[in-house]
Amino acid sequence: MSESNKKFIISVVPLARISLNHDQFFYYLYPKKISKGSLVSISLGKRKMKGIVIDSKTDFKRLGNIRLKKIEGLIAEKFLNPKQLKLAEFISDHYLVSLGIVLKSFVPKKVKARHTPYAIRHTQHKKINLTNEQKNVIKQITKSNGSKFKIQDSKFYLYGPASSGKTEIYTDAMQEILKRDPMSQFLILLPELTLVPQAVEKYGDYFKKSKIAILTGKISKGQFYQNWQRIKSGQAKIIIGTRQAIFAPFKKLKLIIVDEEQDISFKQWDMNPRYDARKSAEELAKIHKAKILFGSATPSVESYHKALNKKYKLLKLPALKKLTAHRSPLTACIVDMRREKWEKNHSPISKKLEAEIEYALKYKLQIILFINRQGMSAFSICKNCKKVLKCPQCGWALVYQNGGIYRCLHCGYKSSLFMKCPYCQGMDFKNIGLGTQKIEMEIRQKFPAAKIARADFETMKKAKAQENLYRKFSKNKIDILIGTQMIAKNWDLQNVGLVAIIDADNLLNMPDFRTNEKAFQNLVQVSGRTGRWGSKIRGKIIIQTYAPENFIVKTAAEMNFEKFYQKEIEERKTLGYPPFSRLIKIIFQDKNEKKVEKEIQETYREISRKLKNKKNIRIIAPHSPLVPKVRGKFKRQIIIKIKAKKAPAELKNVLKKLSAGWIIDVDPASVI
DNA sequence: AGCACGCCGACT
DNA sequence: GTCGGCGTGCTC
Repeated sequence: MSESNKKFIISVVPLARISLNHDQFFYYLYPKKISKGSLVSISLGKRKMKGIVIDSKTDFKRLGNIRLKKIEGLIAEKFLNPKQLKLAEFISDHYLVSLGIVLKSFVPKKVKARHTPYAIRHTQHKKINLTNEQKNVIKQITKSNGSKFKIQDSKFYLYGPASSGKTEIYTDAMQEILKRDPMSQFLILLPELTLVPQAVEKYGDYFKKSKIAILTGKISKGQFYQNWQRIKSGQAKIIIGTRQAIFAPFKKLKLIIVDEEQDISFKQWDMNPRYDARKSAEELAKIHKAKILFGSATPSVESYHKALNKKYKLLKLPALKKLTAHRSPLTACIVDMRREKWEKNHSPISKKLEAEIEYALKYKLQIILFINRQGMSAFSICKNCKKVLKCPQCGWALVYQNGGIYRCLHCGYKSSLFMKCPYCQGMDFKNIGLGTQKIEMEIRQKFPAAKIARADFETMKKAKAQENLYRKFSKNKIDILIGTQMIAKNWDLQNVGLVAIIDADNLLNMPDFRTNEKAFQNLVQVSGRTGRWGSKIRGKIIIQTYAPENFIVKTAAEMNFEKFYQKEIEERKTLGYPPFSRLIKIIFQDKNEKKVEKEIQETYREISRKLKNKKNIRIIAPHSPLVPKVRGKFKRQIIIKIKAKKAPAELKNVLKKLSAGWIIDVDPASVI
């Protein structure tokens, strides 16, 4: 071969779904070497697409006589950096997603060179007055890593109640690290889009706006790419974003902050790659030798367990004295709704709550009524003894289904048509499920003069609806706000005098291992909408429930996370759920119900056979998920419980052979 | 994503 | 036998 027609063989990962059973690299020809991480255009079969270059070679034997195609174009050299490729490999391997789909998440939707100069606004740098506790925490976080990796210098969990000054710690730690190395970059991960504008505003008080870059799905594609480039060039130092921000091309990442760590939104569950941004961020920190700091007032059970077991350095922060010195600690008042019914009040609004609303309205204080209405998440209670119907096999709440039977959505248990209450033999049941509209009607009737607004999925569909509502509410243009979880999040409100949870029970009876945790977090979070930092108002909190003796309700009312945690961790241990196991959920779906059943049973037999001598793996038999039919497709699922740090290779190999149509969800957010 | 291929049922 | 409808799997 003469020098002039010497060709390079370029290994490329096409940005498409390739079966995990197949080699993820495809080989193309090009006259020159192309550096690793470059973005190229290729054709695969009949399709034109992009790909990421992994390697260039001059000789290649393995492929035999396959005719190699040419690379169609070199779009951008060194588009992704080697650290990004490492992270992609980790995600592909851990979450069992084809590498091409993972890399697709690393590539901005619109790759076009366009550069509008960023308007540089200098902001005055606010001075922070820190308490000794805060100073101590910052010292620990910013202490420079030794040459050897040590957990206590690298991974931190900052646990402190709302208004304990976590933001000040984040800010000061970043400033301290920047002072030492002005090229340092920081990633601030938030669970939800709606929290980003507030965060940008807050951090904008301390850092030049030109150094902040937002990375979320909401900003325009052009803006996203521009911010992406500013991160790649090192110009942007503070990167604030939702989970996808972990894919950014960091140049010199020094610290990752994962705020509101407990939030399950960090796990992408609805499409590939089904990754957890918290776990991936930990890997990202490892790759960059950066520090990582998780923060929350109500940590996830799994992370708190890790912190207590020295996998993270636990940093506890007391509530700021300013708030607590002249006030007793914030607790909620539990209202027993059984008694309410006994006293012939059939409204979903208790007498106590009605009186408190009246009081708040009189003193011009705002009111938030929280109602959790998760679609079909209804449960049933015995009309005689008022106990919740539970599955005799696994204890989750039974759900009423068409045809008059009660079903356990966890194990598939079905009641007979003539179901009897296990406690009192009663045969009359009430199916519970309240909606925001119903509450709105009630409230309008009871308080016709009040300005009332409703915030739920329906009313918040429009783009700016949530922002508008927030503005209206903070300007006191709304007296009573009725809403779902979406109003539970970090809204910083000064004039809220009353917060009420209309039906705590709805939170408590989802058939999932994380239900208790989520219920606790939700109750505490909603309660936190009153008594905010700097607010002069000592707000009241009311929790309405049919189960006032319930442990979750009681600990949440006391805002006692540690007490809640102690009991919950025992339960997880008994049932062998995370953190005492890893879970993998596999789902098969198809329009043909018979086919679904056949496929799931065959796969179940197959994986049971292949893994039968693995003592640390338990396979939960095929069953229907909470929503068994979606858009005409039937669904059945299998849960795999692994009692090991990592999924064994045998299991991975079995899962890699699953055909298209299967969904693999590693470390799922729920098992329902 | 789109196309080839192969399996199976219906009809010549 | 042969046509075609649909489902599965391959793509350097």
